[in-house]
Amino acid sequence: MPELPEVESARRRIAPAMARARFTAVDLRRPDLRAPFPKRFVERLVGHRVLALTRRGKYLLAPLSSGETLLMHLGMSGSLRVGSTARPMREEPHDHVRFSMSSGKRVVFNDPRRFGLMDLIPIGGVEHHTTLRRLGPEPLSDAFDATSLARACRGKKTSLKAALLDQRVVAGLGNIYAAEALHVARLSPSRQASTIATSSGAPRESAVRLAAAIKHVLERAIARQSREADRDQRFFVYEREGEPCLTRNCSGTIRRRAQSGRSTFFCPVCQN
DNA sequence: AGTGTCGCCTGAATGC
DNA sequence: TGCATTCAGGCGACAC
Repeated sequence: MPELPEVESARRRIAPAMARARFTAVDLRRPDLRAPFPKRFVERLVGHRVLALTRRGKYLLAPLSSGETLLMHLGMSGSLRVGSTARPMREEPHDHVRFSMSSGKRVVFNDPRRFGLMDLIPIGGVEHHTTLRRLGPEPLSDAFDATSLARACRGKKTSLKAALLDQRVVAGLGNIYAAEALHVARLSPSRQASTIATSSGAPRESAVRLAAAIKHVLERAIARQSREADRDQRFFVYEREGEPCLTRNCSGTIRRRAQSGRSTFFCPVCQN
């Protein structure tokens, strides 16, 4: 379930292998993931150089020397691993794409459930890309704060949980970190999203707490991702149904509730 | 337009 | 043991 922290971690791991390197070979193992690979995918990559590896929300972007941009999304079960071109890399089930780079590294995209996505955005098309264009602010940038969050939630009849999952509100949160951030902010996932803003769209104190909690939870997760031993991290609420709430001086028990066909975890005592 | 639901897909866990 | 069912969830399609 790669969300922003896992995607950022993947970016940092594969950047040394891909950035400034040329594609020397691309081994495409199947015609599609969630969507078909773009036309002439291999030909449009081989021989071209990756200028940089960046991230927008849960998307990885690799602007190329050809002027096109390689877009990658890990979906829900996707992962990238790095090896050397000097020796054969062990094949795993569900390896769908293998990039050989002039850096001497191989980058392999593996995705059992195939909810992932790869696309090539034509020259000058990044700003117009239908999905990227709709993404809200980067949560760890200065563009995201209580003010922008409150404005995005103003008048929203839907729940706070659903609002945080809406990538137009803020880019990069998924089911886990949305629940974690709401817990840290002590806000109920069922609370109506509009209640964190005044009628004019100004942030209430709850919006200040929530924006700070989102940044805190994501930064902490990214830091933990880089530590191998912490990779199997435990969460405050996610998958902790029936266990005691970790908020100081709170005697609550973590509950699970289905919300828009998805399970959300929260403490009914300290989250209001 | 905003909001909620469904289906894509596979593997792990569970039920009988 | 083995087969069927359920669940996980990002995101686009679709219905209302």
